[in-house]
Amino acid sequence: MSSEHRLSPTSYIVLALIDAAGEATPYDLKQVVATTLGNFWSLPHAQIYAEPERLAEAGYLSERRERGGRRRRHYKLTAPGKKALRLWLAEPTGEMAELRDPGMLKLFLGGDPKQLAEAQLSTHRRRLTELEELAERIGGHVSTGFLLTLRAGIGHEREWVRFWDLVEQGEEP
Amino acid sequence: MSSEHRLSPTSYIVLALIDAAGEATPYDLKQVVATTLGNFWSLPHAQIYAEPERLAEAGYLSERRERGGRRRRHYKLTAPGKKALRLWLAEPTGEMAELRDPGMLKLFLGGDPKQLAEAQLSTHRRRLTELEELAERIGGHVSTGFLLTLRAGIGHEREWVRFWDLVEQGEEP
DNA sequence: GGTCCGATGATCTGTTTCGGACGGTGTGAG
DNA sequence: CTCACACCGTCCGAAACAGATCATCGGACC
Repeated sequence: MSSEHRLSPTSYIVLALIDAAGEATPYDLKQVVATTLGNFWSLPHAQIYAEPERLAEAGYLSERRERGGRRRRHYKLTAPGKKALRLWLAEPTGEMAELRDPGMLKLFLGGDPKQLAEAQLSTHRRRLTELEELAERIGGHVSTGFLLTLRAGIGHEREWVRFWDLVEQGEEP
Repeated sequence: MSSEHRLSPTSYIVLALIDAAGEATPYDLKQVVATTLGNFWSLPHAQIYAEPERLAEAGYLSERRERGGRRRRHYKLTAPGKKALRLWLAEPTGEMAELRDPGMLKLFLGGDPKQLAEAQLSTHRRRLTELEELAERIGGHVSTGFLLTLRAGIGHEREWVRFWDLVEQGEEP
């Protein structure tokens, strides 16, 4: 059991969310992801169904399946699952994301800066508003992690707006 | 020829870089990507070899292959290739990237904020310095696109440093 | 009580991407 | 001349991905 399984970020997302819930079905996870994590890390729902299956096979999760009807699968962390999660969380990471922004790509490859700026500004401004409203709405009753990531998201949106604004003005950002 | 081919961002990267070079081998592209685009958009080299092949099949590139030795393939844009590129560049995009940052993920899932901040700060500070030095080094003799994306990258690194700095202080970012 | 409908929940399928191992080719130092 | 190392290219299995499709449920309405 679990001799040499490479766990991906997706694996740890699933482990952590199931751990937080105690027990959960893939659909439960889907809901949580959609309202929280999904704000900065996308996960196609197909994965959310596939990953627990793999993790159960590898011994990190235990599965209980309903007999009739929807035959939902309910998952719980096993001892190895808890341990793997604990270890991963305890080890901070120095890795960082790349920007990988479609607007930047076009800019780099020769797209017209002002036109791009106009389009990008409008989506980034909208997104910024959304996030700010979300932050307002949830107030304090939410995990520190959620709060902080939300603030990080807002910070970056502000930076995007600042950047594209300057590009639109034709100034050096 | 080229009836209904989906062109991906990777396709346009290849088209644009080959267009800029006039003619290029996949290896040439690999070099360019490594020193420029690679700063914000990663591309496994296997793709850099596979994509021109597909594009040539679809009629967007013409291929000239060396007879002996390394049998390098040299690619050039065809008329449809130039057109596809021009159209794509002319149409600004409103899409934007997600953060998808491994540090954020750990933070969200329950990692210790201060420990994470320490690790993240050190990589982001190093990265920021690298980018600033790069900006210094290249001065003005470089395309507008490169300049602007570089500045965007610097802006975001500064934002990361600001964010994690506050997290480390235990303050609200 | 039956049946219709939208919401809920789960699965399947074909393609791409990814990362990294591996394999050839050229070249210059000794 | 040959060996080491840089240069260049291909291959492969495992995930990720998008998105269509299928199956079940709870109630509204007759």
